[in-house]
Amino acid sequence: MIQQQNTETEIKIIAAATEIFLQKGKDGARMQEIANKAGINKALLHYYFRSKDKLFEKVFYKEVRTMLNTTLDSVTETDNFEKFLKLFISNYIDNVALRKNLFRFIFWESENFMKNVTDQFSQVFKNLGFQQNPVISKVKKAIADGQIRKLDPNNFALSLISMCLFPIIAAPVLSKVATQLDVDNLRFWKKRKQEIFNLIWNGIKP
Amino acid sequence: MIQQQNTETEIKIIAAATEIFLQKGKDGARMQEIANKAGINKALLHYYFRSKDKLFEKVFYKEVRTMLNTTLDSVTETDNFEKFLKLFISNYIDNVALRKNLFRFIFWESENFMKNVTDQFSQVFKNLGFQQNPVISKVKKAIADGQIRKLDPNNFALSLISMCLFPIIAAPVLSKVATQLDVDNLRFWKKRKQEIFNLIWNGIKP
DNA sequence: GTCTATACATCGATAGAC
DNA sequence: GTCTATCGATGTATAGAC
Repeated sequence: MIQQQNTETEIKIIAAATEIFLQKGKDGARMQEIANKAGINKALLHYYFRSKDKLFEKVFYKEVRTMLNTTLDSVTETDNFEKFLKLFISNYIDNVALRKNLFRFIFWESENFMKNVTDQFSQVFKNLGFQQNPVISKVKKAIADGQIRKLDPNNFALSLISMCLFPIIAAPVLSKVATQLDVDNLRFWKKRKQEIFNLIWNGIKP
Repeated sequence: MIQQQNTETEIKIIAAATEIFLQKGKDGARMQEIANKAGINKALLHYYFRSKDKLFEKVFYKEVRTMLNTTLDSVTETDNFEKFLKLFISNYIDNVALRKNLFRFIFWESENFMKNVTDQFSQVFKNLGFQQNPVISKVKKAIADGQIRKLDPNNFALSLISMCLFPIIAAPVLSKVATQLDVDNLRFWKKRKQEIFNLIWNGIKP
């Protein structure tokens, strides 16, 4: 497939559409608002992208790719699993925090949207090499090396990502429901990283 | 405040509105569709609830209360922390799974919606007694009893909830991105419960 | 309280000039 | 490619009969 040259206007539109869609969702987004933010008018939007659906699809696919790459970007090359784990927790939390709207958006829209595009999606995911999730590979190797005890690598990776990702998505709720956490404070996240590592590494046995 | 008697029609409307809002969000929901599902017409909808905003507000508040109570409902009374933990993980996953749309909905709508109602919200949360979150109380007691090692109760509770809740919200994505997990299969969740407990209890040290 | 009919606003999309 | 102007559809909300 030949990668088409993107015009400057096209880039501005995508950037504006991404921002609006991630904040308000597909239904809440307004073509007028996207046009305004891109510094153009509605007619030009439809000239470049036939419809709102098509524009959304472009943005959604691009952002899914970004979401998956966020995991890859957080992996540091090292054979010391303890070191890898500490760095991954820190990097992943930082990377996700920079894109909190993206993750909220994906988990919200995914169900309604995917129903019609299941097939293409599986393709996209496989093409990105998520099947060989690097976190899971690291875990398998660490078990083989005897660096950690035997456990299910898939569930471990899921737990690890859950503990890092969920608090960021839930932050708006947590700041109201669990004020003692002080999730708006940077110090919370510094401590959070340590606590995640400690729990994973040591468990809670006395 | 006097609790008003809810008419049968009012109950039908709230039930219909809840279902539609949770599935499609505030912007995606259509008053016509809510009316249809409630077996009435649009005019009557506005007769009972002045506007879509007011109807949404009613539903949102009610569902937030349900969300918080889900945590309370999952707590079993026992002084054995190991037993408590096993039961909580199982109950909480089951309870959240029954309301997966609710949790997706809350984390999505919370940010945009809460901006205008911050004050009232804090009130609601406090009134529900979430400040004395029973999970955190249990953890504190278990530490005092020497049943578990010393750790930060708030972060522990957050990690516990993250590991149970996040996979359920993320299931639509995971079923595409991590097919090996087989999240649509009941056996996955049975194993998931065990793996969460094992990780928390034992850590990963060899 | 419940309905039909309709007003009024807004949004996505297009026509047509430049 | 970019604009103004506008169409047609749809959505929220209301008027008014029963």
